Amino acid sequence: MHAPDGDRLAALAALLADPTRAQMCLALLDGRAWTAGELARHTGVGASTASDHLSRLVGGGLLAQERQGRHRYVRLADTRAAHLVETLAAQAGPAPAGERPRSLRTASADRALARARTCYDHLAGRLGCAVTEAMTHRGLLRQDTGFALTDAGLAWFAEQRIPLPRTGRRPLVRACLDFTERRPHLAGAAGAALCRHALERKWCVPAGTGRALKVTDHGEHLWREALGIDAAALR
Amino acid sequence: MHAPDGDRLAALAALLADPTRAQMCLALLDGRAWTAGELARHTGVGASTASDHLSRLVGGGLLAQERQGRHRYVRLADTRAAHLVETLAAQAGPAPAGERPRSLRTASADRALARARTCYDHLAGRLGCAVTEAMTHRGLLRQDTGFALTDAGLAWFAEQRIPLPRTGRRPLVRACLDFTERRPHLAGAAGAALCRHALERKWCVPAGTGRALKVTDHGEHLWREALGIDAAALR
DNA sequence: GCGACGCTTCGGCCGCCACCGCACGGTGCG
DNA sequence: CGCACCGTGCGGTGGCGGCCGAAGCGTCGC
Repeated sequence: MHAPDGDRLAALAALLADPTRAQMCLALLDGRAWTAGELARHTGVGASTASDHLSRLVGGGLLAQERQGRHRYVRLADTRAAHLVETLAAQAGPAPAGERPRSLRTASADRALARARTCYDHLAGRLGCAVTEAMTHRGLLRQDTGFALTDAGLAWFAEQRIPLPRTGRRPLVRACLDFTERRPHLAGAAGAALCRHALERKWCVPAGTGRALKVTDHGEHLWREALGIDAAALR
Repeated sequence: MHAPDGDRLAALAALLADPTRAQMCLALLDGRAWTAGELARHTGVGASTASDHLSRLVGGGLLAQERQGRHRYVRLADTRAAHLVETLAAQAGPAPAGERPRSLRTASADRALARARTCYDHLAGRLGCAVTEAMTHRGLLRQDTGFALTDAGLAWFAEQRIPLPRTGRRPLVRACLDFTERRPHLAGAAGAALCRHALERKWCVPAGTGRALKVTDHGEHLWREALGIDAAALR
């Protein structure tokens, strides 16, 4: 006999306790919607197997799906689900260097990810941490007694013409532990707004098929102007 | 073939994907060290089964153990592990009312837990949320732009003679989503210090064998004096 | 020293589940 | 209309893991 709470916790954890499902959720951390076939090929399992996994993840509330024609698009259900995957992935940590198969391809992909990437809907990697660090250093973000924007920080967002949604249940600011840097970076609604702004204005652009980002030439100038970040030093 | 990160995430999730192990971790959220036998009885499995589960949890880094004589004491490894269990449990949520076996015993135990309890090492339940709410209302805690103590909040801790450790990698303040209230309450080093202070000064005392707390008569006066909290209204 | 007790190790059993191949229905395209 | 394609349902298979009971080991107390 088990306590109901234990059963529910176990059921939730079981969704991520399979390597294939875990890898699917990690792929979906890029914030986009993938088709079932894409995820099947990405994880290297048959279509029927992937379909089964996706049904379980959707049923468990971790994923949301939309059907369009003959495609089944699937994405992380909400920011809470994304936060959950992030938290567990951060705790699990990257595989020790010796364990992972090294090749020129994967090594350079890893370096690109460590440099700059999205984490669901906000900036991560060295770029994300540099942004967080710079905002803290300039008194826009307070980290010594928690993790919150200061009044100067609010003014900075207004100055940059980055709209901050004050509505909704989503917290404005949240700390997200960076996979590779092992330091917190800015998440929450403000982190998402900043990321969207940077992508729209082409301060950085997606690099490759995954979550990696690349700072553009004119973005390099703008990052320095806005926050004093030397993007070249991130390489 | 799976990405190493996916495998590691799955391995971590698998630790909590079993109802018995999940219930063990929930029990350990009270912050105390339990013996293997206590956990075996609590979860209703045989001693050998419990031993096996504990070995896996320790091996996975979620639990830490100390052997004393013929006893094996086990506790959550660190605040990160506790935070992980809390996060998953909050996301899993309480079982719908219809599903759980109702009895007078469990119903009154549930009410006691909802009123006031510890959450690993800080205050939770209606009491924990009331404390957080009161601190926010008094300008000691800022929740509108994140979750951080204000300068007035730091002064309040000093005034109350509650020592705040400024050392260590543990964040001073963290928001922890309350199981029952579905609102954030104060966690982190400051939350733990406040809880320790309240227990030492007998503002509240453990009630029963679990994590439930009870506000004492003289505590009722002190909560009002310190933060304007009407402890009687929590009942 | 001897029994009681707490925990662990070892087999063995059983059920669950991840996976595949195949057949089928539904959609889009020519 | 017919073909290509994406996704789903089903039966079967293999392996992993949760569970127990029994035997063994160390510790504590009398």
